[in-house]
Amino acid sequence: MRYLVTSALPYANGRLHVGHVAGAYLPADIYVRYLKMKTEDVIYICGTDEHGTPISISADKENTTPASIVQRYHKSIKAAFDKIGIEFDNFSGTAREGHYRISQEFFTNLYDKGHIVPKDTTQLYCEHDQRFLPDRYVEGICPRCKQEGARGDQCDACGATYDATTLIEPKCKICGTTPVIRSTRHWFLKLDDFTGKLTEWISSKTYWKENVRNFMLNLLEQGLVERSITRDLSWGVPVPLPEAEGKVLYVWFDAPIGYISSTIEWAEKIGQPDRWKDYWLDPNTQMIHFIGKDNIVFHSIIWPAMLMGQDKKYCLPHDIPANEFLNLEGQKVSSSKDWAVWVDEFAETFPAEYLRYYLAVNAPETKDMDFSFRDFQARINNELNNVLGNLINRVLSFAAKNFASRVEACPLSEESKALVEEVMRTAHECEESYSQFGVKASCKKIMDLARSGNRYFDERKPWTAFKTDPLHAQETLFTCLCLISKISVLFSPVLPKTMAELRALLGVESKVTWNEVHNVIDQAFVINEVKPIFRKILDEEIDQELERLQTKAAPAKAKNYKALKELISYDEFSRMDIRIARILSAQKVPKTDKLLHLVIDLGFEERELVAGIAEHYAPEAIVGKKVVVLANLEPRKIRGIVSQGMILAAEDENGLSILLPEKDSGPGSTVQ
RNA sequence: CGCGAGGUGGAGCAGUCGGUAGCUCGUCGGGCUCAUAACCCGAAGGUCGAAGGUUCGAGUCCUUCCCUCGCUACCA
Repeated sequence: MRYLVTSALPYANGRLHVGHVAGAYLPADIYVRYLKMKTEDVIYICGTDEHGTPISISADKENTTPASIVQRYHKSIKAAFDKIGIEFDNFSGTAREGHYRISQEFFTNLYDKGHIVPKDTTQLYCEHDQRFLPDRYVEGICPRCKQEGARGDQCDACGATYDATTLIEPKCKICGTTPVIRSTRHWFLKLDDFTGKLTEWISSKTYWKENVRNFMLNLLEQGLVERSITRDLSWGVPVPLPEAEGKVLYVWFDAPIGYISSTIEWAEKIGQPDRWKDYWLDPNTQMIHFIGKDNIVFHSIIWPAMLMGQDKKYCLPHDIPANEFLNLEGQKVSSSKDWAVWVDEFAETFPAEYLRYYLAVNAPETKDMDFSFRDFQARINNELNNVLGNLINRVLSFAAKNFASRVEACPLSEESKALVEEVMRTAHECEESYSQFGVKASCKKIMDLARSGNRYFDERKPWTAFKTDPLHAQETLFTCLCLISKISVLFSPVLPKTMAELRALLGVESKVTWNEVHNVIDQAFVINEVKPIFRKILDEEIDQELERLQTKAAPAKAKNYKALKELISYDEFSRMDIRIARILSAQKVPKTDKLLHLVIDLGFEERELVAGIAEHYAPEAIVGKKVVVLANLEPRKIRGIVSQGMILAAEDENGLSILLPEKDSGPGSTVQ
């Protein structure tokens, strides 16, 4: 059996954060290291995803070329991987010539088979820049909430999604002029052509993770729609059709092809240019894509469909172990708000393998997990340091002090044999969990083994036995050393560097193969050196990290004052009828998060209205309050309730604050 | 409302094929002194979101409902 392992291509427009690592890279790296220890034929392929609109925008903003943006982040991402020991056989990028060629071949094959068809659509075109504007290149007034600064396809203020051509007063983000609507032609992938094949294929994948399988089956059932796979952009893989000048392939179309082009690049580098075919065209190869859950659709539907539509008989993914997300201190990670732990920064502060351990043991395998600095500290200190680190340290120092660093092999009692058997059992269990991507389970088993070692050591009391029965103590030490050396094998996929250091201390061969766990050790241990391999993380260090996180994120939250609106005349102002009203009753509108259904007393009449304040005010807390209401706003039906007016409230990043009259003005009083 | 994922002792989690409910941390009590104030033993603490059902037996299967999170919608 041969293995081809990939991780989702990181997008070359930002740094790498711990969420990325936990989901797509560390589990893959551990899996690959395990396979390599088993001397399996495996390569680990990745690279940066280097096309698409955000990169073009970054380039324009910095007045540079997309290529230079890509180069910068490619370097930074690769450096971060190096720091935490994510080792690829090849780390390429999609803006390379070989990649263009294959991507175009993919398109052409699908096109020739009739799976790709052209369609005309309308889109905004900037006459000044002479280019069509993708959604992210346009800004304007939201057609629904009339808020300024709405994006081309979506309004951040009200959340509406719409077609960019419906935007009011659209402006080109590059030059600021007003674009015009023009017709443009795009090419669509007819995914539905593959529904039957895909369904059949997924049916055989009973061993897939539930989240992936369910998601995919669901989509297939709902029916697949045609997807546009081209864009009007200059940065990307040109569409290989004479009539498609100025168009490039959509980044999502060419990105997964990067797995192939990176493999080809690898084959060329090792001087065997045809080797890539072993991994892509031979059905004896298992292809495994590690991804985050955001990538499931592309890897389980679109990508297999693309592969199915090729002339070459490509292997389909054997498994797609998608992981869930890692939150940070209870909140979603957000790169733009700087609410993230960056890998390169983190590795400056703490030993990189602490991060590997924490992310492994806290892997978001079945549900979203939380990265918390306090939890990180606790797990490193209590588990790695106290349980494993201390076991190693107490055994090694005892051996150094009382056995002059040399512990001979000796016959084992039943008690010791039991421990050795437990080691063997754990080895088998780890084998099973590693091969099923169960990183968490492996770590737990190994730590349990270390705990057993501590218990064994305690029960046998070598410090006492040594005085009366040195052989008894020797047996204890020898057994513990065996256990530790086996742990150094079992833990190698997760903590390669630290385990190598440990093996150096133990005086055993530094190169590890998995077979070693099954060997019976009959030779003496000669200890090289005694020193702690882990250290505790201090409270101060954690305080510092937390503070840094808060201050980094804070300014991002505080900024963003909304732009001042245009001047209006007094006359326009006076058309608004603002009144004081008393809230008579309030209840939540069912099935909504933010809406309260209110009955208010305006003095001269009672009215119903709906207010979006439920997240900030409990119904019982505002009944009886006197509030400020815009009373002549045209009624609008929301969730079946006719809302006759609007409660005035102030809003900032901390939430909403209802305006209240400072003195006891009666209901119906006018406000100006 | 739609889709997806979850709801297990104070906290964070594991529970594969249905068979007396586990782990780590925390708390309380004890032991040890080889070791990085580390380690070991013991105890308290859960009607496994709720209700029905299948079964000799369900955290584990089925049905309905409730709650939380993500995407989505609502947010005059």
